[in-house]
Amino acid sequence: MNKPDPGSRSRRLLLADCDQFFVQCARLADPEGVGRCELLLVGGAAGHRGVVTSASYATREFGVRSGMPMSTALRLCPRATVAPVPRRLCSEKGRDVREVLRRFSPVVEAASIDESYIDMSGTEALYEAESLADTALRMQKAVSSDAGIVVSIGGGTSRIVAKLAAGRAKPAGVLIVEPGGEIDFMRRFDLAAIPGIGPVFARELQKFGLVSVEQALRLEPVVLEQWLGASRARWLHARIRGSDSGHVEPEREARSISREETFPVDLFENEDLETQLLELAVRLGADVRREGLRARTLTVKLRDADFRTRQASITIDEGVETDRAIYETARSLLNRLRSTRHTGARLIGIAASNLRDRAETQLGMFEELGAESDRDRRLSRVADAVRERFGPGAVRPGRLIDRSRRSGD
DNA sequence: TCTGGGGTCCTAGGACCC
DNA sequence: TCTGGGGTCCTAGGACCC
Repeated sequence: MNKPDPGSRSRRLLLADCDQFFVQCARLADPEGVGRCELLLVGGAAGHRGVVTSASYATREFGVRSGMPMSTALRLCPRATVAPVPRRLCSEKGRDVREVLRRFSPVVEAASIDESYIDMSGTEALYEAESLADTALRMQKAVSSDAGIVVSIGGGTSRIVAKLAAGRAKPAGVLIVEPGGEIDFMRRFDLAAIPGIGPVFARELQKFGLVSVEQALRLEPVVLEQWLGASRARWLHARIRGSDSGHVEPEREARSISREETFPVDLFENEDLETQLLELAVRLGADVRREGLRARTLTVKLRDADFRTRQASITIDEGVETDRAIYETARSLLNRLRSTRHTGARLIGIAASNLRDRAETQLGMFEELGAESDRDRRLSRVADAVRERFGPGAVRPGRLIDRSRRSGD
């Protein structure tokens, strides 16, 4: 509170949003092949159970949308080519884009792999007479030439306005909403277009006859409050006027790390699920250790054949980082879920949260009482080093499962 | 031939503590 | 015979986003 708030209406925020990001990456990964396909669908792992992660603009003419089952997309657009998500390249390109953006302002927040908020407030002295729109255009060019990625950029005094403006700017455009123009800008949208209003909230609003921002703007705040309750009414009142905290937070720490997998066919046997869980635990463990973290909370997620999703979690005081401790804890959580309901499962997942810096969680003299021993930790790190050198297949987690079976619980 | 994988945030009840 | 009341942490579930 000692820092003077410049006031939300004087904030100048940009949102740089990569156009059909995964499609762009897939084309860069294979310029001669999928790079030449106009009709391109990216995604669709897990046998035939995949969904569209990103659809090229040409396929969208056929009604294809991201998140749609790949099978549906191919029915709509049978001539489309399907390419897998090039994960490595995507994270690389995401980083490249943010690096270019940081040349324009140090306050860059990665909202997702392909979207970054940039706070340009206080950079006026730097860019002197240049308008925000002109800065955004230069930014767009720099990202294109130095990272090889096409972005659209939206701008305004709040995150929500910058975000919606970026959507309107696509493809490959720039749209800045001038201060004071927020409400008029918002009028053109349906409520469902507002970030934070998903299908459930939209349906609820529709029951009150509210579909457009325009309709909501005409309501007395007290009516909104009666319908939605004080806190949601306040939230909506601000959003439909294009207002939010406007806060851009660079370098946010991750709150959780998770790995999950959908099987090509449902699994019924606990043993098969444990095998999958082991593989995920090993991947998760490596990621947790790479970040120098320990997980205090572990969560196992099951999606049953009927798509019902259940989870079980446990919090451990000292936190865990080794494959063995993560796996054994996860396995007992899995057993809990399986004994409650034993049916086919289509997905299993494991998540680490309540993350602590490894250095913060040193236990000292009571260490041997923890869920994992120093020996376990050393083993895990040796395995990490071997995998680093010889590839992920170099250390198979077989012994882990044998030992934990014998220890039985 | 339905529904991925990676996340964030919120809520609500119960345990536990003072 | 009658119920306090905050605060915090944990757990489960769910909405939502890209």
